[in-house]
Amino acid sequence: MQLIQNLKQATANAIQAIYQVQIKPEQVLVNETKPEIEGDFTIVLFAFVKQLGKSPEELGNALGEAVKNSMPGLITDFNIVKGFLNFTISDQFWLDFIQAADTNQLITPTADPRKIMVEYSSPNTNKPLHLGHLRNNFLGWSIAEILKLQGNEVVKTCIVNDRGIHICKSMIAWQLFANGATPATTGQKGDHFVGDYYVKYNDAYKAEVEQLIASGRTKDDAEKEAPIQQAAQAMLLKWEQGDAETIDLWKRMNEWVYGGFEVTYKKIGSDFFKTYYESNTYLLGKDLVDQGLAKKVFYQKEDSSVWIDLTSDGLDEKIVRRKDGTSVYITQDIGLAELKQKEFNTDASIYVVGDEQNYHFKVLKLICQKLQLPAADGIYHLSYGMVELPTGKMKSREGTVVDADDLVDGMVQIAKEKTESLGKVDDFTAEQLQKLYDTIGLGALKFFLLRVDPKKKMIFNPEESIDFHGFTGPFIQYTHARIKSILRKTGTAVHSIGSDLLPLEKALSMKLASFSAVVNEAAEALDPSKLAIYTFDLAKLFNSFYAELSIANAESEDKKNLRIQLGILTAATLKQAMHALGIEVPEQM
RNA sequence: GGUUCGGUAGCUCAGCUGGAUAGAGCGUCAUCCUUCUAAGAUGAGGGCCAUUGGUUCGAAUCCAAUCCGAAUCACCA
Repeated sequence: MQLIQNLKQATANAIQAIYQVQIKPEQVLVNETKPEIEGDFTIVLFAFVKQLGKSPEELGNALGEAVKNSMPGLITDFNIVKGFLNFTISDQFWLDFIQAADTNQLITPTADPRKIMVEYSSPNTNKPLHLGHLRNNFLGWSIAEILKLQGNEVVKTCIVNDRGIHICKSMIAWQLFANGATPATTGQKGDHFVGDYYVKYNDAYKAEVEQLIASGRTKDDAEKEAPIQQAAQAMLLKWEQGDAETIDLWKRMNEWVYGGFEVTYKKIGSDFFKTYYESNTYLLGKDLVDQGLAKKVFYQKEDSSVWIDLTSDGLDEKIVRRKDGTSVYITQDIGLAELKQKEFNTDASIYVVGDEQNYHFKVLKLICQKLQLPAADGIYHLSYGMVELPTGKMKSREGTVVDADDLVDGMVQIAKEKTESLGKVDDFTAEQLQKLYDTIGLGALKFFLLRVDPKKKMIFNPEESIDFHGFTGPFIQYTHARIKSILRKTGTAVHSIGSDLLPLEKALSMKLASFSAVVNEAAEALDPSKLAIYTFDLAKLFNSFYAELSIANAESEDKKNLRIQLGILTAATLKQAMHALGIEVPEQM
C-alpha cells in the first residue's frame, strides 16, 4: 500500500531532519497496530533507539510529531507504548479510498510487466488424472491468473508425456487382454479405459515375475525375463523405428486418452495456449550436446557417452547423451527450453512440477546457464509438495490413487445434497442448479488444495469429506452470495458516504485497501495460498461487520451509502481474488 | 552417506525479511434467526512453536548441533 511507503519515507525524513542520520525508508518497520491498542499503523522504534542513543519515549515523541506534521490531515494522532510508535490515520483517508475505488480497477498493475510462460499439468497418456494432477493444475492455472492480474503477459503451456515404455505397457496389455474392446464398446471414459490396461499390465507382470522366481530365477533375472516386460520393450523399439502398426495403435489409444482428458480439463477449468507433445520433442537437444562439447561445457568418455561435471557446483556428474547416441530426459528438456524460448521469447519460464524433481531442475538450469542459452536465467521451478494419503504415497501402478474425476464428482454431489437441504434456491432451473453444484463442489476442492503453501506436502484423507464451513471455498462463495442478496434489496446507488467510520467499517476498509499489495505478494512468491488466506480474512471481516451493523436499516442515509459501497467493494474483491484461484462465486446460494 | 525440504493446539494449517499477550479453521462446550442469506456471528477451552546451545534490548522466526519424517543423488520420464 502506498500509505505504508509514505510512512516509511516520512519517518526516514524525520530522522534525517532531527538527528542528521541517514536511514533508508526500507529500514523502517511498519506493522498494522494490534487491535487492542489505539492506532492503525505502528513503527517499531527499537532499532533507532539503539542507533541514536535516545529513549523510546523521547524518540517516539519527536518522530511522532514530525511525521504527523509532514502528513497533515492524514495522521490525526499518535501514541507510544513501550518501543512502539502508533499512528492513527484519519477516517477521511479511508473514506476517500472507498469513494474513489473502482471495481474494475482494484489492482495497481506492475510498473514493469513481463512475459511469462507457465508450464503445468504435464499428464502421461497411460492413465487418468489423479489428485496430484489436480494440485498441479489448480496451482498452475492460479499462478498464471495471479501474474496476469498483476499486469504480466502469460503463456500457459502443457507438455504431454505421450511416449515411452509406460505407454507401451498399456498398449501391450490392451493387445493381450482387451479382445478388441474400446471405450465406445464399454462406455468407459477413454483415459480410465486405458488406465485400466496399465494396471492390468502390472498385475500380469507381477504374476509372471512371481512364477519365474518360483521356478528358480533370482528376483533381478525374473524382472528382466518376464515376457510381458520384454514385449513392452520390443514395442518401444518398434515405435521408435516407426512401425506402422505400432504407431497406429499408439495413436488410437492416445486419442482415447485425449478424449477423456478433454472432459476433465473442461470440468476443472484448465486451458493451455500451446500443448507440446513429447513424441515431437524427445529428439530435441541433440545439437546442443555438440555445441556443449565444442564449448567444452561437456566432455566425452571413452565409451563415447557425453557428460557434464557439476561437482564444483556441489552436484554430481550427469550424463547428457548415451553411448548409443540417444539423448536422455535432461537433454530433451534443455532442447525444449530452447525451443520455447525461440517460439515465445519470454522473460521467465515457470515449471509447475512436483518437488521430487528438484534436483532435475537445478541441473537443468545450471546446464542451460553453462551453455549460455538465452532461456537459462528465466527458468524457475515452482516445486510443490506431493499429495499423500494417510497410508502413504499414491501409486497408479497399484491402483491406490484418488481419481480426479471421482473426486470432483463426489464434491459436486455433496454440494448438491447440502444445497438441497438448505433450500435457498428453489427458484433455480435445473440447469442453474447443476451449474451451482459444480461451482460449489469444485470451489471447495480447489480452495482446499490451494489454501496451503504449495511447497509443503499435504495429506488428504478420502474418508473425511472436504469441509464446507470455515476456511473453505464455499464460505467465501457464501459471503459473496450473501452480499449480492443484500445489494439486490438495497440497490447500489451511492451518493454521500459521510465523514466518520466505526471500527468495523474502518477495519473492512483497510482490508480492502490491501488487496493490491496481497496480489503482488502472491505473484512475487508464486503462492496462491496468500490470496486464499486474504479472501478468507476479508470474508470473515465482512461477516462480522454484517452481524454487527445493519446496511438496509442503517442509522443514517450516509451510513447506508457507506455500507452499500463497502458491500459492493467486498463482493468485487472477493470475486476477483477467487477468480484468480480458479474459483467462481455465485450470485445466490 | 551427500544435498534439499519439513517438524507450531487433538486434527488441518497461518505466522518465518527478528518486535507488543503465538493465530485461524475443523472437532468439543455454550450463546444468537418475529429485522439485510445461520454454508453465518459471538464466546469458552485447548501450546515446553521437535530438543539443546548460541547471537540479540528482544527468537516460533537468525546460527550451530542433535532427534524425527520426506524427497533426491537413474544411461526412467
